[in-house]
Amino acid sequence: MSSSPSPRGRPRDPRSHEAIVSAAAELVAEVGYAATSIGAVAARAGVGKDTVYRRWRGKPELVFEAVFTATDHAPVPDTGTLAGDLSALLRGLVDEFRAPAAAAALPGLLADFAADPLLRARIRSGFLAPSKERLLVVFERAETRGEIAAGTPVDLVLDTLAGAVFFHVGLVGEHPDPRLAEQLAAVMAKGIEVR
Amino acid sequence: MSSSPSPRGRPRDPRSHEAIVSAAAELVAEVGYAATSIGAVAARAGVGKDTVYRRWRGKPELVFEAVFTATDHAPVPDTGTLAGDLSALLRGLVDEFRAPAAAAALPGLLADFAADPLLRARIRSGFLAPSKERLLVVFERAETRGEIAAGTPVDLVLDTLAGAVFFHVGLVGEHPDPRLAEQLAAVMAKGIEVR
Amino acid sequence: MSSSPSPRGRPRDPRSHEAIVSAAAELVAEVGYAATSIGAVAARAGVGKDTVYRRWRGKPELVFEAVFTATDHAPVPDTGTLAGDLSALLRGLVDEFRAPAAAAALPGLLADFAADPLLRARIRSGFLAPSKERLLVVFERAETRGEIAAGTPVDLVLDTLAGAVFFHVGLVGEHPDPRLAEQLAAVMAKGIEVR
Amino acid sequence: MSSSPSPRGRPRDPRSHEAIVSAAAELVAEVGYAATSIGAVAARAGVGKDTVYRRWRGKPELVFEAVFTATDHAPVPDTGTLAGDLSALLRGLVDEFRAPAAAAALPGLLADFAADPLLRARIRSGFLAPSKERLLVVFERAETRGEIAAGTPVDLVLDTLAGAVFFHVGLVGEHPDPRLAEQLAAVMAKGIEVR
DNA sequence: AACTAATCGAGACGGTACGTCGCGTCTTATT
DNA sequence: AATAAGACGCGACGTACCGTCTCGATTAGTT
Repeated sequence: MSSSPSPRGRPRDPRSHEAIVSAAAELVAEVGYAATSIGAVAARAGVGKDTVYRRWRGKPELVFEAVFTATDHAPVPDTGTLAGDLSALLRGLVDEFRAPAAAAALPGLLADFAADPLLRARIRSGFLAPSKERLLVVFERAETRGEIAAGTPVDLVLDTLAGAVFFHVGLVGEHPDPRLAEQLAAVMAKGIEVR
Repeated sequence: MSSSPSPRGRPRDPRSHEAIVSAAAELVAEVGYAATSIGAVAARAGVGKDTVYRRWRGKPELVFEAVFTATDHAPVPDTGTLAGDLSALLRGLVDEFRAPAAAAALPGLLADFAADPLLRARIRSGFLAPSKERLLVVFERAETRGEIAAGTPVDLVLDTLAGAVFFHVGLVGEHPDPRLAEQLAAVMAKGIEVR
Repeated sequence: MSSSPSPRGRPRDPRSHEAIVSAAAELVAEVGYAATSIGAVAARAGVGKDTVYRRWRGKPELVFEAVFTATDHAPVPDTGTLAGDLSALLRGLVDEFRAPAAAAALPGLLADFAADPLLRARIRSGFLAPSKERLLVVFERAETRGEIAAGTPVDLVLDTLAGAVFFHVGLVGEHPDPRLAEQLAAVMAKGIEVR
Repeated sequence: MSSSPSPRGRPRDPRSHEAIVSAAAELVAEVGYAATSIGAVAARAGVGKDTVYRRWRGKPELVFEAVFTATDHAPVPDTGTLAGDLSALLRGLVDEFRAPAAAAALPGLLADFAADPLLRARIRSGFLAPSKERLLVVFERAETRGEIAAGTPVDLVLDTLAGAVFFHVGLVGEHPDPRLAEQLAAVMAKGIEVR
């Protein structure tokens, strides 16, 4: 049960980790996901390629960490209505996806994750997990208020909302409609409410 | 009004076109989008690389044509209710995306289209155009029946539905839930109905 | 015994021949032998590639004709001495090789001729034949005058002189020594004279 | 005075160098200079193309090193007469040029060197330098013996001899006359002797 | 203090794919 | 039959990344 078996040899320099992640995020924002190569990231970070491969299995994992580290510390919205909560939740999701590096990375990242059987399983847990947790709380409250029935399919709703946001932010729009979150929340809330 | 002023020189062999498209579709289904190279497609088609590049600007354009040629000849559904029509529409979309080559190609294809400014503009017109036309007819009828208000945002609905299907078929599920189309249609119909 | 068996169909346009040869000579002088392609020659001549291939087997033959057409119409030198005659002969050879297109074409041309078994045999007859005929006359007169012995090896002398000129003009010098012809003639004359 | 300040990174594998040079020499001898491609050399050497391009700028440089590495270790001939020394020198030159790989490479190699301004300057220093040094010694002795005058033009003699040998071995003859060296030496010696 | 061992920057390594170019042949409609 | 245009199968080009490896040099903990 020892978490540190015995760290012999020179320990990894935490500054390298930081420098690589920063370089990756910058490069993705500047030249896009496809044109971001491990070699270029290492060069910009002032680091050897091995130092990258020692920490990440490949570009998808590295870029994912570099771009989606914004662990949501905002409290779960509690506006009193399902529509309001969904709207707030979606606004957060849109903001996260709209960040320069994120928007540039999303499509390529999802493609690489989908192509690799090992990564494929992590799409839900990796990309959507934080949102799902928050959505569960929102659903719980809505259920308590009697707005939705028990057993409302969380994953279906989440995929739908995420898909819509992905289509708008990642694929189509340079400047996604600011009312997107609100409209989408209204439709979805109405769609799943009991009455 | 003459579309062909006078095609000088040897005309392009339509059999090459056909062979290339077939080879591309096969390869994508067999080895995936990323591992499908122009050179390999040309070799399988028994064709020089130039003959491919003469007709398509690159892999994204070629694979798109090879995989999404299924011009929807099915009639626009007319079940009498919005939910029914949407359900039928979605079933078609799911079936189209679930085809081996399409499912294998979708994520990478969308990523490449999104990365190229020239192609980016064609995502909506290319991938979603047929569905949009059909959805418009469905909306028109629903409006006539008084189910939905005039001015219901078609693109929002379309992106939402397509995004949900894409997430399920392209990214997550090996075997997408057969009830996906129906559930999604029910929620969406309820979400946009007037009452 | 008929030289024209029966020229049926459209006769070849002699203007094409002229245009191709000119284009080839220009291109060789401008971009060099290696960078001169049949396609570029045809394009500059305003002619299809087949029209070139119908008249020449390939680039070496075409360029050879385009560059070494200067059929020597000058009379065989007759200065009264072997050294004088050789000097005059060499001056002609140097001038022929020093022409822009010729100097640019020579090394590559010789290489292509040497590489092809069919052309290899024509190096002597093609490049050196005119010079050899003139040299034979010069030798005949020198023999009559008693300067050289009968049976002096013409080919050896010719190869030696041509090789020297080729090395200077084709390979080494931008501006070959103007006294080259004279010096070479003096040494060679002395080397083969009887006393 | 340190020639190697500190060679960082993984050093180049000398076995790769050796394998590439051998493969190049073999290929040139087997299929000729023109048909020898960098890719084929790399493949036969069991090496990536980059490993070749990292060491040589292109085919001419590579083949030159592969074919003309025979650093002349034979002593400068000293037969007591100019004609004898020249004959021995020429025999060496003929033997060097007549080697399978050398004979096959020479014309194309000279053409490529002549076509490239950077390489053009190296023709004399690269191909003829060893011979020139030896010829200088021979001339020095002949001068001491009073056979030739001071200031006899070495380059002219060298170009002439090399040109003659090149014409015979590289361009014309499959089996060059075995007496070529002797005859040529006799003529040239006589041509430059003082009397 | 000497030893062991993992990490570091650098860059070489065997591969694979890229997109372009030239080859010499062919297939059009036109002359 | 020859022509201009240009498509065709082929194969080489030189470059870019891939992920691994091999250097000498650090930088720790263990003897």
